[in-house]
Amino acid sequence: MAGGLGARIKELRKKRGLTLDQLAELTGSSKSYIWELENKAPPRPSADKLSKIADKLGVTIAYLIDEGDGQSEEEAADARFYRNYLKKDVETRRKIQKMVDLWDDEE
Amino acid sequence: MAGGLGARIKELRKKRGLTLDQLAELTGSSKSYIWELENKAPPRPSADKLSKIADKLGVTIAYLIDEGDGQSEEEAADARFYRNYLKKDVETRRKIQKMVDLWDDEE
DNA sequence: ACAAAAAGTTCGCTATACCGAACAACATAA
DNA sequence: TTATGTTGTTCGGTATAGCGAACTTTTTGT
Repeated sequence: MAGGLGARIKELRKKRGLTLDQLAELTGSSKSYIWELENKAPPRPSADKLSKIADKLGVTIAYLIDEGDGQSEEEAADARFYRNYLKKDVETRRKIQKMVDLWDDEE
Repeated sequence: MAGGLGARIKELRKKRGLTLDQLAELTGSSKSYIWELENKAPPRPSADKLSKIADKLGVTIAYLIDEGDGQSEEEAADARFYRNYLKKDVETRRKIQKMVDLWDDEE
């Protein structure tokens, strides 16, 4: 059911506290198109657009397209983490990156 | 660049010993369109089509379109970071999550 | 060799993805 | 009140996704 796609995008966008304009800006789309994706009868967005949208919302394309039943609790936690991470400014993200990269050396 | 998507589809299709007609049939596409995807300059296939194609070829959409060419340096760094993060085991991820969640970057 | 079938290629057309810009609805404030 | 935003909605236009069918090239059989 493709209606689910719009509902999911809208739900995730609001959860993240983003406006249509903001998500549009983040994903290189127009806000009118984001609105259409959320509210109009199921279109067939390009993989390109949907990829960027899924990316910024911290979920996979598959989650948006399919019934969303593919995501486990763990994956949801990771997605939430990433969403949170993306909210931080560039310098903070760089610091986090370095920190996590250093984690590697110990294993 | 975007030729990568076509190249990957073609490579995988041949590896599976499928003809254009067969892959088209399997994915509900026309063989002319599959051919265009493989050989023409960068189109923007719908997530719907690409999902079916990826499915039948046994790979993810991300694998087919992932090549970081449309991304900024910054976005690529974030994506790389997240991929890296996902490779770690659950316990490590949980620790990182806590640390980043507690990171206070308000000013 | 010479068909006939299968694979790949090209082309014209229709439907729609996607945009920009105007518009409406709501708030906040002076 | 009037102004100044901030969000969401609608609409007309343009570019192109994706198809069917004709066409060309390669493969297969006899």
